[in-house]
Amino acid sequence: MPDEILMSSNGAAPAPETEQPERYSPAAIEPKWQERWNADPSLYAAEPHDCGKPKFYCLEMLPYPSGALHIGHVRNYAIGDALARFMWMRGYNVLHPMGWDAFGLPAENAALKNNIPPREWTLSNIASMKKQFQRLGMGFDWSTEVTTCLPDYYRWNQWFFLKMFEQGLAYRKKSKVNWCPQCATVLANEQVIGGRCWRHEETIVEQRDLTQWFLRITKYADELLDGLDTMDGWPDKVRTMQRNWIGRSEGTIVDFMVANEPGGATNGTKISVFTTRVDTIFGATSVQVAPEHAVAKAFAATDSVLAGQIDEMIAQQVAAREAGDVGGIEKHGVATGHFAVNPFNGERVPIWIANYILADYGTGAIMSVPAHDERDFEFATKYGLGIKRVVAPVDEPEPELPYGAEDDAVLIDSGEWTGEACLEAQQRMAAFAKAGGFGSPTITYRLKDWGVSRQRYWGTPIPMVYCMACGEDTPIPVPEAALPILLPESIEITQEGGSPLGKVPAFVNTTCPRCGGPARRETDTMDTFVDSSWYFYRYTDAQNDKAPFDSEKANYWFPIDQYIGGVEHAILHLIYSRFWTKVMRDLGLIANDEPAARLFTQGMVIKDGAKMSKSRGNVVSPDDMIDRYGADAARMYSLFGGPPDRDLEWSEEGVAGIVRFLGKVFRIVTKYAGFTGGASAKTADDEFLLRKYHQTLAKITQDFSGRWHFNTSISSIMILVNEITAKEAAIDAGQVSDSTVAEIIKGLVQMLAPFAPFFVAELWEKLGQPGAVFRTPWPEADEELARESEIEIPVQVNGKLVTVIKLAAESDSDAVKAAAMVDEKVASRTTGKAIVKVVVVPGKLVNVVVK
RNA sequence: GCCCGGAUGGUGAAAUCGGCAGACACAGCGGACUUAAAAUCCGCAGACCCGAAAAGGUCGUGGGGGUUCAAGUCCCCCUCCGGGCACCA
Repeated sequence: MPDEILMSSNGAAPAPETEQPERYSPAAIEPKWQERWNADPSLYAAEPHDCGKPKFYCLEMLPYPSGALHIGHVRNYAIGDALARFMWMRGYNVLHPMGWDAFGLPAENAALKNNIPPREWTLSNIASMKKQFQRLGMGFDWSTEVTTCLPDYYRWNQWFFLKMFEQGLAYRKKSKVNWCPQCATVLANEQVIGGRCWRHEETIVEQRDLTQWFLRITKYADELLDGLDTMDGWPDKVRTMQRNWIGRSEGTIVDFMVANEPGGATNGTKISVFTTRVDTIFGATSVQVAPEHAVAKAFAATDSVLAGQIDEMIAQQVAAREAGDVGGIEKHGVATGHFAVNPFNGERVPIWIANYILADYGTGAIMSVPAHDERDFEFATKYGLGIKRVVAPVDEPEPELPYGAEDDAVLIDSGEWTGEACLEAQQRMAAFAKAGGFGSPTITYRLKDWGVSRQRYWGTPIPMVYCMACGEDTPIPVPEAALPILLPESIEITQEGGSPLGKVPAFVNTTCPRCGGPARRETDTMDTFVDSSWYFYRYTDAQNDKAPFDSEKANYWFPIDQYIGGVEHAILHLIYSRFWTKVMRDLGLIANDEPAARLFTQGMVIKDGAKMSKSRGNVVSPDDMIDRYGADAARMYSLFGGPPDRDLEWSEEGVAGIVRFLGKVFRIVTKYAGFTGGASAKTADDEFLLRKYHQTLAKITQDFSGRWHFNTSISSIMILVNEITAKEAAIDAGQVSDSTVAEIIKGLVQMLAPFAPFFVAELWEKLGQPGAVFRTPWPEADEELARESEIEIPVQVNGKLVTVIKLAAESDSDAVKAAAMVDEKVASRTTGKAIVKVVVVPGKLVNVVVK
C-alpha cells in the first residue's frame, strides 16, 4: 500500500481528459530542492558577528560515521533542525553545524574484515552519510564541517595534550587499568559499564597493570560537581548521574598503627582508614583492608596460608566480575592474626582482610563499626566480632542495631567525647586527629583521572617521545612546531595485542627533541572521547591553521544555547567536555565555564515495543522511509509520534498518515495560491478562520519556547487544516475575503517550515513568494484576533457533568451562575433540594452542590 | 538495595495552573464517488447496562486509601515496567 502513495502521483498513467490538480509528490519535490540547496552553501550559514541579531548556537551531537544514519539519528536531527529553523524565523543569527566523530575502533575492524584502510573506509562512510543528511533536508552549515580523523583537526588534540602536559594535567603512571580483550585496548572507567566494555556488552573487562597516560580530571572534581547546581538548563537526570559519578564524599583519614610484635616485620607500619563517621570511632572493633592492600601483602609474605587465602579472594572477585555480579557476592574475610591500635582510645583491634573492601576507593582500608554500619554489622555477626554501641538518640539510649542516624544523635561511651552531637563531633574529632598527627579531614571522590591511552591505530598519536640517552622513563614532549604528528597511512592492522603503531619503524623511530639522539615515539593513541570533548569549539573557526580556534569567535558563540543528543552520553562525553571547557578556560582560550547552557536528551526510537537491533529484525532504515514516504514525512512523523523526550514507537502507518496530511495541505495551498491581499469586508467566517489561525500560531510559538511538545504543535496545525477544509465551501462561495485566505495560506506554510523543509520550499515558490521560507519572519500571533467571543462552560451538579452552556466570553461570575441555574437540566436536578453552594470558576465551569 | 522516569481506549498519544478525560493521528467499521478497486471525501467509534431507536444510566486514567465542591493532575501506601548507580566505608 505505501508504495502507491508515491507511484500514483508520479504521473506515470496517461494524462486524464479533464484537468487534474497537481498532487503532492515528495519524490518529485525533494530531489529538486536538494540540488538547489547544495548549489547554495550560504543558505544555512551563520551571519557575521556584527549582524545586529542575537546569536543562537543550536547543536546536535555529531554522529560516528558508521556508514549509515539510523532512524534514531533522524529524530535527533529533526528536533535540532526544527529548532534551528524556528530560531532563524525568530530573527536570530543561528549557528547550526555538523561534523564527524571519525576516529575509533570500528574502522579498524572494517579494515580487518574487508581489507579497506581505516581512513578510506571512514571517509567513504562520511560521504554517504552526508548525502543522507542532504536527502533529509537538514539545514547544516557545511562550511564549518569538522572531521576529527583529519590532521587539521587532530593536530589540535596533540596541541592540547602538550598544553596539559605543561600544566601537569597530562601525566603517565603505572596502574591497574581496564582492558577489553575484544578491543585489545585499555578503557577509561567511564567506558566500563557494569564490568563490561561499553562497545561489547558481552565482554568482561579485565584488570591489567600498565603504564598509561592520564588526564587530571580530578583536579576539577569539585568544580564539575558544584557547577551542576547552577545548570538549570540540563535535565535533572543527567545532573544526578554526573553527581553520582563524581561521588564526592567528605570524611576523615585516621591512621591505625600496626601493633608492635617481637621481631615483627610490620612494626611501625600504619594503616590509614577512610571514614565518613569518625564520630563512631570508639565503636571500631576491627580494621578491614582490601586483599590488594600493601599491608595484606606484607602479612602474606611471612604467612603462606594467608597468602593463599588472599589469592583466592582476588580470584573470587574476578569470577564475580565475570558473572556480572560484583555486588552480589557474600561478604567474607580472614583474620590476619595481627592487631592495630585505635589512636583515639589506644584499643588494640584485630586486622582482617575482607573481600568487600575496594582497593581503589578511599585508602583501601576501613575501621569496622558494626553497631552503626549495616555492612560492618553483617560482617561482625558472621565472624563473631565485637559490636559496641557508641551513638544513640538523646531520648532513646538503645535503638535497634545497626543504627546509623547522625542528625539527632549523640555520642555515648566515647571517652571525653561522650555527650557530643554526632555532626559536631565529626568536625572536632577530625581536627583533633590532625592536631595529633594521626589523621586529617579528607574528601574522596569516586571519579578517577581519565585514562586516555589506547593501544589502537585509528586515533590521535600522542605527541611524546622517549629517548634512551635522556632516560627511557621520562617522556619528552614533541615541540609544537613539529605538529601534527601524522598517523602513518599504510599500516597492517592485526588483532594481536600491542599498539599497531609500534610495528611501523618509520613512525616509531625519531630523534630526541632535547638531545638530538635516537628516540622512539609513544605508540599509543588517544581515546576518541578526546576528539568529541572540544569539537564544538572548532565549528566556530573550522579552518584555522594557527590555533584550535580564535578566542573571539568562540566567545561570540559560546556557550551553546541548545545541545541535543542521547542520554547515553550523560557521563562519558558530557563530563569530559565539561572538563575540557574548564581546562581551555584556564588556558585563557575561552571565557565560559560550561559548554552548554541547555541540554536536551531525546528518547529512543523503538519498534514493536523493543529497541531496534539486527538480531530482532526490527530495524527501520531512513533511506527506505525516504524512498517510500519522503524525508519530510519521516521527519515530521518522528516529531508527531510523541513528545521528544520520551521513547517513540515507530509506526509506518503513522508515516503514511503524515503523507496524507501533507497531501491535504498541498491541495489547499495550491488551490488558493492565486488569492491575493486587498482589503475587503470581514464576514463571520473570516473572523472564525482568523481566530483559529492565530490560536494555532500562538500554540506553536509557545511550544518552541516551552516543552518542545511538537506532537501537539503538529496536531494543532492538523486541526487548523481541518477547519479550513470545513470552510472550503464557504470560501468557494465567496463568503470569505481573499485577503484572509491569502494570509492564512501563507502563514500555514510558514508554520510548517520548521518541520517539513522540502514541502514548504515547494509551496512557498507556488505562492510566488521570494527567498527561503525559513528566513522569513515568523508570523506574530494576534491575541485580539485569537480571542473567542463566545465560550462554553460545563455545568456540574455535585461534581457530575450535566450540561454545557454557551455564554459571551466576558460574562462575569453572576451572569455565569444565573445562566447555569436557569438551565433546564440543572433545574430538574436541583428543584426540591437544598443548594449548599454554587462554585463558579469564571471561564472554566460551574458546580452546583445540593443536598 | 539506592536514585531517576513511566503506567490513560484496539494503538501512538492529549489534557502546560486541581475544573467537560481520551484532542490529533493510526488501525477499524459504515457511507459517498467508481463497472470495480485504489486514491479522495463524509460519518461512527472508552467499557458496560437499558432500549427497536432516540434518549438515559453506571463504571472508567496500574491498585488501595486520603484531601477537595471538583483529582489523570495534590498527599500517603503498594504493584508492575524502563533507565541509571551499586559492597563507595
